[in-house]
Formats: sequence, C-alpha cells, structure tokens
Amino acid sequence: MRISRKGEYGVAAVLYLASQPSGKLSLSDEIAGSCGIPKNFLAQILARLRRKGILGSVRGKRGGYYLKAEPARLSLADVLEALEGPITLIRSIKEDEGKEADFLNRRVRGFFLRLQTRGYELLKSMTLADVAPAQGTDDRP
Amino acid sequence: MRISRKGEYGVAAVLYLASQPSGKLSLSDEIAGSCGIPKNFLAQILARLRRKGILGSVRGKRGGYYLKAEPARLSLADVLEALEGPITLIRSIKEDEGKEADFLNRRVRGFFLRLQTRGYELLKSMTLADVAPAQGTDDRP
DNA sequence: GCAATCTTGACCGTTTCAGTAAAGTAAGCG
DNA sequence: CGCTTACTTTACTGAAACGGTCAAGATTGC
Repeated sequence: MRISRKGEYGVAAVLYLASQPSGKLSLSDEIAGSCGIPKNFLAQILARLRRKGILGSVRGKRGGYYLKAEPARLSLADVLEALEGPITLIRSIKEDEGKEADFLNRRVRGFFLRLQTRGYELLKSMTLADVAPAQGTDDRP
Repeated sequence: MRISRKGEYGVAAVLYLASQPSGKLSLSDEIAGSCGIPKNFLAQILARLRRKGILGSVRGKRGGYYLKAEPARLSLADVLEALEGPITLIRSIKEDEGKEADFLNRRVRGFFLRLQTRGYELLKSMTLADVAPAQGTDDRP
C-alpha cells in the first residue's frame, strides 16, 4: 500500500517543471539528473504525462518538456491517476462481482467505500501549487 | 497503491467479530465462510491479529476467536499496520538515504511527507465502531 | 485417545515493479 | 541534404511482492 516509484518520480518531475521559468523547456536528461531518476525510466513517465495532457513536449534539437497544466489545478490525484490508472484503494469496489459473501457485502463494502472516497479527496486536495511557489502562468514557449 | 487482500480480509474478519455477541467465540472456518475468505489464508491473518493483541483466541475443541480490542479504539490504521507492517505511502521517507538529488530532497520530500501524515490521520480516524453498531462492550468470554 | 481447533512454517505459481535496451521519429543546424 | 539532438514507443527481464496452498504441530474437550 504505497505509491509506486513511477508515481513518485512522476510527481517529482512535474514539480521540477513547475519550478522552472515559464517559457523554458527542460531536457529529459536534465530532469533525470536533478531528481535522481533513471533516464530511460523517466522517459516512459514523461511520455504518459504528455499523453494525458499534463505535460507538453517539443521534439528535435532544442526540444524538451514543459508543464502544460496549471499548478493550482493539478492535483496529486491527477498525476498519480495519469501514471497508474484509476486510483482504487481497495479491490472490492468494482472487481469482485460474483461470489459475494453476505457479510462482506453489507457492512465492509460501505466502510471501504468511505475510505476510498476520503482517500481520493485527500489526493485531489493536494495541488502542485501547494509546494511550488508559482513561477508565472504563461502558456506555450 | 491499494490495500492488499491480507489487509482487506483482516478488516472484514475484525468487523465480523465486532458484530458478534460479546461472549461468543467464532470459528475460523465460520469467519472464512461468512466473509468469503480462503480458510488457510485467513488462518495466517487471524494469527497475526492475535499476536498484535487485536484478537484473542481459545484453542482446542469449543475454541475460537474473539475481538479483544475495543471497536471505538481500533482504527483501520491499527488493523492494516498489524498485517502489513508500518504504513508508508511513499518510499522516500526512510528508505532512500544516500544518493539524494538536490531537488527531490527539498520540496518533493516535504510534499510527500504531508501526504503521508494526512493519509495516516485518515486511516487512524476511521474506527471499527463507525461501521458496526456496537454490540455490547464486555471483556473476555 | 480422538476429534476439533488453533499455530507455525515452508512452499509456489502469477503478477507487478522497476528498470534496461533498442529501434524509430521528428526537428534544428550547417 | 545529412548529422546531431531529443523525444517516442515497444519489448524484454530480473527481482520482489501477492495471494494463496499444504503439511505438521500443539492444545483442549469429551
């Protein structure tokens, strides 16, 4: 029950980008170096974040990555969900349909559902702006 | 990032015991049947919960398990921690000492630490009494 | 002593994790 | 052009964790 490295690295990378001057592009290797993340592994992570619209990228020489989302509107939940898929603190929510013992159904499910809801709210309530002092709010480079 | 089956089953089992009349002993197989948990797997879980003082047991014929802790004082955190070890939502807290990139250290760590703290508070705030309507508050059978 | 129960530890197939490697695509630069 | 710099994508892999199963022991009641 912990966040994967992928999620952890993803948050670090996004936080790094949020701390850069707004027009600047950051190289993948630069992020990897600064955050202590294996380069090739980071490449996968950045690719996903880009596909989900959180990051933008420019290819070729003088290329790099930049933060596309607005830090104040980008939550931990958004980043983790982009990288690890839907956030489900327990399996029972949608995965256990079929042989359901009476008891586990009634009470336990409700209990876990509440945990799920509150956990998600927590992740959703922590935004990137909470950590990085907001470095300007431009758009594209 | 989800609770393991072990944790899930453990919570279900404890909740089941909390719903039983106070003096009664419940058989391992009975719990397994009611909650839909593999018997042998449940045995390991109950054993751990007993060692941690959450459950009590009586051996031999007419034996069984009973809830030792007071539901209102027994939180999700207690049960999960008993089964899965210390609750650490991220690795970075105590596991990554050595090669630390500057950036990840400064901001990211603080951010994750806050998540860790709040997540733990959430788990700690949800007690078993919140789900089971309190079935009497005796002590031992 | 025999049957019912809990107790303990070893074992094991599958999945996920965390990363590596490599081939491919796009863009700037001279 | 063609070379270099970057991002892009996919495949692969060793190790660990997950989710159990199984067998053998230790206790107690009858």
